Amino acid sequence: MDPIDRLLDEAESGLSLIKNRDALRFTFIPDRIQHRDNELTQVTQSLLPILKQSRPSNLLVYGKPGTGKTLVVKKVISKIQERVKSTNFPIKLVYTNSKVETTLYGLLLNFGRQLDMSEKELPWTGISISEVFRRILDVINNKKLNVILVIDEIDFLVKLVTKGNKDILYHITRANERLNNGSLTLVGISNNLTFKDHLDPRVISTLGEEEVVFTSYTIEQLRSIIQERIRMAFDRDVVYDSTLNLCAAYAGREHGDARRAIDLIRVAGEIAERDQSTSVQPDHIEEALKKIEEDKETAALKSYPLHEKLLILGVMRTDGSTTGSIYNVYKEMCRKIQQKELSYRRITQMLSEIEMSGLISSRLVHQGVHGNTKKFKLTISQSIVKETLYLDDTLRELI
DNA sequence: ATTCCACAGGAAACAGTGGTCC
DNA sequence: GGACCACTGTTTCCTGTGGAAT
Repeated sequence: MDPIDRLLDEAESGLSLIKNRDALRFTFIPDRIQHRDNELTQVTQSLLPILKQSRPSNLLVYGKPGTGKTLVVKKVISKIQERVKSTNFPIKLVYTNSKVETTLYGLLLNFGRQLDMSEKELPWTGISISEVFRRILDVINNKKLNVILVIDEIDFLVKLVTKGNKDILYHITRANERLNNGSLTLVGISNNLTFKDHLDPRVISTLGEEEVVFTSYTIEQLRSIIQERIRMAFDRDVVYDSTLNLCAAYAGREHGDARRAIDLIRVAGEIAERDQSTSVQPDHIEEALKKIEEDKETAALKSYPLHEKLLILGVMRTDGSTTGSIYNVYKEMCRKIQQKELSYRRITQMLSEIEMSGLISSRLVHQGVHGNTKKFKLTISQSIVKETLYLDDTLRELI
């Protein structure tokens, strides 16, 4: 029998522990968002003026990852939209994420597209950023739209903005002064409480008119959140209490991250299904934890371009060595596979970038007369690096 | 106290790509 | 068709670092 058919048959006839997969996604918005009553109230209050057809203040939302910031903001806005649906007062929610849109231009383009602007009105390159923004404002003005622009991970946008175009955030926050009809309200969401330090004081004064801080979940709160998701997703008594407790404990250790907790129980459930187990047990959580880590590592490794991969190999070969010796090994590998080597400066920059992803770690070492250097170490297992990079044809002969 | 090493990392400039606008 | 624009990836240039050696 065809192995694919066999797997499909098994999946069809086999035990299906998870009855509702959607409930095991963090982005699934439940009817009631648990333990966020305070934050829901505060966000609603700051957006309330829009119901009275006046412009609300710009809003900043802070909180660690997995504290439900985006869920709460989206929930409140969708409720407001529901309320005004019957009136002749269109509210448009535009959601963008600065981590996904890696350039300012891309972010504005995404904004425009969500306002139904065509490629003709907003080409994907060729016009200046201020022109793009002017065209967007024109649309808001002409259609008399009340736009709530949600920028998730706004700290990344601030980084983009500080590179050049310093004024664009200022223009966004002051857009209403240029609008005769409609309005533009900015809701910024950030994981980083200190990002405002890098902003122009004029921007801070308008952007931070209202602020809501999301506290991290306690282990007890995480436990009840997971419990509710389990109730929605599984049959009764399928998930052990001890499994639930372990899951909450692991996620609590990661600064109260509910996203991680829900991921963990989902993957554990999938592993249990594959094992043909009739219940989800603590062992499955342990296994899920390992699998999530490994998946993250191989995905990161695969996503790197050639020279980054070469550097990771270099770090692996010279484990615990300095930038200088990693560069030498890297150059040698470039020669072997007939690639042009990059400059030393670029390599130090790349090593720092890779370090940010957590695949390697470094330590600054002061060696006196032998100067200062960084020593790099691989933080993941060598076998994962070898197995993953072996899939890359260009690198195979180096492994 | 001063010098020196071997880098780290910021700033600016440049090359190249792929586009618009007039 | 040429001026202009955004963006990425890179190079070049430069200043800063901190403990050992002198």
